[in-house]
Formats: sequence, C-alpha cells, structure tokens
Amino acid sequence: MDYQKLANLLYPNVKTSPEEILAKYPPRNLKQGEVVSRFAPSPTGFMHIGNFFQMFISYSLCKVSNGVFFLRMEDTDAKREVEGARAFIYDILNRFGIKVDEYPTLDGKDVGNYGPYVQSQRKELYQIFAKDLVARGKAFPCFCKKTEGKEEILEDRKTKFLENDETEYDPCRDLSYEEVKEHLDRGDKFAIRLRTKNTGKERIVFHDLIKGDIEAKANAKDVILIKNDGIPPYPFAHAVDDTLMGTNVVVRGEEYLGSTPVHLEIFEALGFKPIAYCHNPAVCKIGENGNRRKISKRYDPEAKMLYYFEEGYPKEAVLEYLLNIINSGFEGWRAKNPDAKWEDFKFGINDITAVAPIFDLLKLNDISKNIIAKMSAEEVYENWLAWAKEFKPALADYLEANKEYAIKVCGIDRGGLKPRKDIYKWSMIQEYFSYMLNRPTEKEEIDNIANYKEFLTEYAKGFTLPAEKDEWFAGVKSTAEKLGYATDNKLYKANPEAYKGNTAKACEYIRLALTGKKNSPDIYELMKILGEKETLARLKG
RNA sequence: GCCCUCUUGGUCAAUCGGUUAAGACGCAGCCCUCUCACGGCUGAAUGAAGGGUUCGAUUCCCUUAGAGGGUACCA
Repeated sequence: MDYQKLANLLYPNVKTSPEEILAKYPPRNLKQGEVVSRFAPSPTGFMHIGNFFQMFISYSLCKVSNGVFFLRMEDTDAKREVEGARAFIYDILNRFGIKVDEYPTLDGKDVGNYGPYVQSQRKELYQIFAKDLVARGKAFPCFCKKTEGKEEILEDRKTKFLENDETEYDPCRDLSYEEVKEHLDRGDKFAIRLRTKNTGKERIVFHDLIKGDIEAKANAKDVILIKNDGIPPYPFAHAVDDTLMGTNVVVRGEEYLGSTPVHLEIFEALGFKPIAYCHNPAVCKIGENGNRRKISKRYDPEAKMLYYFEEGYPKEAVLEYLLNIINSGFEGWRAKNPDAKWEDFKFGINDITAVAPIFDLLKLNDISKNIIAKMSAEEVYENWLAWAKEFKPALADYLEANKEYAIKVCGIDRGGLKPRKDIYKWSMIQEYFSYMLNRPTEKEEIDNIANYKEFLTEYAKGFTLPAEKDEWFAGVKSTAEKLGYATDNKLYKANPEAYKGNTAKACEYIRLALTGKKNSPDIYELMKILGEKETLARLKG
C-alpha cells in the first residue's frame, strides 16, 4: 500500500509538511522549571467553578515558576457555542485579576507568538499533521456512516467492534486505494482514524503530577483524529496545539485521565514528546442521596463564577478559598503570614489535592470575614459602593450622596486589635446596618415591652451626648439606678427580684430604641455616628 | 460489564513505619461583657472493612466495600 499516494488523494491541497510547521513554532526559551500551561475553555456557557478551579491551578503553577500562562479558545464544537460566552470568560478573568500572557483578543487577533489561539482558526494545521500520519501509514480514512445521536453511534459500534475489549479496529482500516477513491468519487465524507499499533495486550505507565504513576491498558482503538467535518476532536487537537504552543504541563479535569493512553499514542504517532499531565478532581457538593456529586450550575448558585460578584464577595476571599481547597499548604502558610498577599504564596506542586473537595460556603464566609475585617472603613465603603453601582444602583446613589456618613457606618467596630467580623459580602451590609441607614420600623411591638417606655422617657429627659464613653455609661447607670435597676450585676444575680432589671436591661431598651434590635455593636459608638439630635429623636420614639 | 482514580472527625486537612493522630471552618460550653460579634480557654468528633508484611501500621502490600470518572466523529 502506497500511503503517500493515499494521503495525496485525501488531501490534494495540503502541501505543507509538518517540519515546516514545526520550524515556525520553535521551542520556547525557558529556564529550568518554568511551567508553560494554559486555560483552554470552550465558549459554551457561563464560567463554572470547575473551569475556574482548573484554570487557577494552571495559573498558579505558571506564576510560581515564572513561566507562561496562555489562553486557548476551544471552539471546535460550533453547535454548542453560546453567544456572549467568549466575552464572559475574559470578564471573569479580569474581575479576578488573572493575568494571561498570550491569548486571542475578542475580535480575533492574537497576542503572543504561538497562535492562532482559537482552535477554529487552526484547521489547516490539523490537516497537515493528519495528512502526514496517513502518509506514514499511522492513520487512515474512515467512511463509516456518521451518526447524529449517541444511541445510534453505540449501536453502530456494537456491530463494528469486537466485544472482547482487546482491540477496536475499525473496518475501514484496511480499505484499498481503489475503495477509498470510489468513496471519494461518490462524494462521501471521510474522517481520519488512528491506526493503533497496539493489540490490546500492552500496558503503559505514565506520570501524573497529582496522582503519581498510573499504569493502564494502552490504547487499542482506531480513534477519530479528524471528524468528517475536517475538525479534530479534543485528543488530536490537544496533541497538535499543546505541542506547537510549547505547553509543558497540561492541567485538566480528572475526566480526561481515562483517555490519556489515547492521547499518548497520538503523541507517539506524531513523533511528539509527551507532556506532563496534572489531572485535577472536580469540585463537589453532597447530593440528596448523601454522595458526592459535581457542583452544578443548575442546582448550586455558587457554581457560577459570577455569583461571587453578585453576592459581593471580595475576589481575594474567593481566590483564597480556592487555594485552600486546591493546595493543602495554603492554610498553614496563611496562618503564619496573616498579612501577606495571597500572590506571595509559594504554590507547591506536590500539595495539590487529589481528592474531590466538597464546596463549603461557610469556610468561604469565614475567609471573607477575615479579609473584610482587615479593611479600613474607606476600603469597605469603596468596595460596597462599587458593588452597589453594578447590582443595586439606588443604594449606590444613596452611598454617594451620603459618603461621609456611610464611611462612618462602615467604620463601626472596625480597626483595632479585635475588629468585628460579621460582614462577609457587600450585599449584606445594607441589611446589617439597616438601622443606621433608616430609622427602625415596627415600633409598636417594642413600645409595649414592659418598662420600656418608662425607662426611655426618663433617660431622654435632658439627654445630651457626652464626649466620653465612661461619662455616657455613667449616665445610663444613673437613670437605671433611679428607676430601681441594679447597677452591680453580682448583686442583681444574687437577688433578681429586688430589682426591675440590671444595666444590661437598661441598655437593651436603649438599643431597641436606637436600632429596633436586641443585638448591635456598641451603643455609644452608634450614638456618636447618629449624632445627638437623631439619637434623641429615636429615644423619644 | 470493562478500565482508571479516590477513601483520616460534619467540611478542608497534617502525618511521608514509632505522635496523647496537628491545625482551620462549623458545633457545644465557659470567660470577657451593655447585647451581638471579636478575643481567650475548654470540649465533643477522624484513620471504610478484612487480611497480610513488620518488633511496631493511618502510613507498605492484597482483597472487599463505597464514591467519582471514563468506556462518543463531546470536551
């Protein structure tokens, strides 16, 4: 069989040789240990935490090694493309401050020397390598009926392939030149399949950066290299693209682990050096049946990366949380370096998690609380305002019109050694400090509380806001004492019947009058921010 | 069915043959205190099961179980 002749029959217009292409993509000039990796999303929807998780591992490996991180748009499946999805990918990356070294711009230009970075623009490249494979007898054209639905494919395969799991040789692998020509003359479309060299008995070992050495059965299927629409499915595109682009670590989801032997054989057939793999597990949730299940956009709002912005989580909180579940070294590092930026964490390749983590919103909240607790009142205000501008314009207007006051509110119990840690997302501040932004409503119920009115009437008499907290507290105590409240808690506890209540009770009344709530930050601090006039108005009801 | 991966408290997890099996979140209690929070202290809670190997297994090996993934002209 003259394979070269066959190749020319299949691809009469492809004249370029693989060598010429390879020469155009010289090896990158890298120092020892520098990682070249990529984020290769399909523009099929809104960015999912799983994509982001995987991207973030890839990005971190590049960053810690001072390597190259690039973006490749995998848009070979035009049917699944969703409008706006491309722009959305860039939007999320930008929001999180993820810097990409090489990428395709939205209007189709390339930044970087190893493009095109959009797969749909690389069709010729794939055909050059496919033709070469045919010419060397390592691949062949397949004219089997293309099927639309999965069932049909499987039905088709049942009759086509052996059931013994040893080999899956395609019936077209031994078509003669004449038979191929006949098909072509009839106008039949062809796919290209790999002519596997294996017999189903061979085993291979490959190394995974997370899981270590993995032994598996070598590929023994004549897998598709080029679909009959001329576009390669993932494995062939991966081999060609990542080789030409100089990728040296491929970070991808665990779902690819099983097909790695296929990829390895394709690399070998092409004469390419294999690339290191890092198969990361999926982010999970506990399902209704108590088992792990992949976190899903449909059921879990937190699966969508935009969710964190809608809710108003600081981006650092989300990133740190992810680092926390990606890399077991992070939390310890954070404990030792409480004030360092997350960017300074030395991401250890050996510490990447091998177990599918269960997403824990409570932990995220905790990390977020600590991050927000370290911010100044001005920073909180700016973040809150930026969030409101995007998601709650009316609130943004209020915040801008009352900037000074709003900053004071943001500053409540902030700073100092033991800052308050209640707030973990911007969207909760408005409700949290609602009583500072508006007078409390639902007064009637409060007014009916026993002794409430009596105390406040007395307390409001001649009320002035002292300059010192001690003085203020003395005032509260004096009113309380006058009305028969205990100001010494030990005495009160020993004999509660003798009193109307204690200082705590008195403070509760004041707090209710000011905030409408039984819990709030320090009363005196609130009074100072509200001002004497507003405080008095609220005390008088 | 077959193939691959994973399995330490509720969650994230440390240990890389010898520890009273760290730490964080969450939970409970106590202290502080004008409430709540913060902070401090204390506590409950973990090696999937069964076999080996070893003086000694959470750690190494095997079996089983469970979970996840794959088994497409999807990625």
